Amino acid sequence: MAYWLMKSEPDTFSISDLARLEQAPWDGVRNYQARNFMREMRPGDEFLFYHSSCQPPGAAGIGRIISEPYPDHTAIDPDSPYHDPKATAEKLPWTAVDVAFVKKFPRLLTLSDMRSLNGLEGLALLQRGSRLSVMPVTDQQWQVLLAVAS
DNA sequence: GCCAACGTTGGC
DNA sequence: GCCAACGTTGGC
Repeated sequence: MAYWLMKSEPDTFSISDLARLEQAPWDGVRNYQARNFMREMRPGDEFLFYHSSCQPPGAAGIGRIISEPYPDHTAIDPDSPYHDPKATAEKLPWTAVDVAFVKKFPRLLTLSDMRSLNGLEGLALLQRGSRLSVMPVTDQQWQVLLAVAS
């Protein structure tokens, strides 16, 4: 079983939204590196649900991958905010997975908190200039994060 | 295939 | 609102 971190702007989709829905598609990823990580996801994998572009940014809880990766059809929906005019049903380069709610942390594990922890040096989130929205988390990094967040 | 210009991300 | 960093686009 693998671990991941995925970013979402809470104004658009937050950990509380996932808690209410219980499960939801994670779609709209339009970056090839992030997409490639999504294609490695398998049911049972868990991810940190990270709130970005908010004050303060940080990890809000945990979700679980509950499907195999599948084509992200929002890319060919002209009414979707994630519509990709270059994508077609025959050539659909983007990938989605279904996710389920696992838990919301008692308090946000902020980006600032994470920067102060030992053992997270390799985490892409903390790399200077990194904008990756889907990234792997190692077992060791997961243990460090969960020890503080739970 | 290079690279300048542009658009986006996302913390601050 | 600013801006650094990065990815993408498009002219050549």
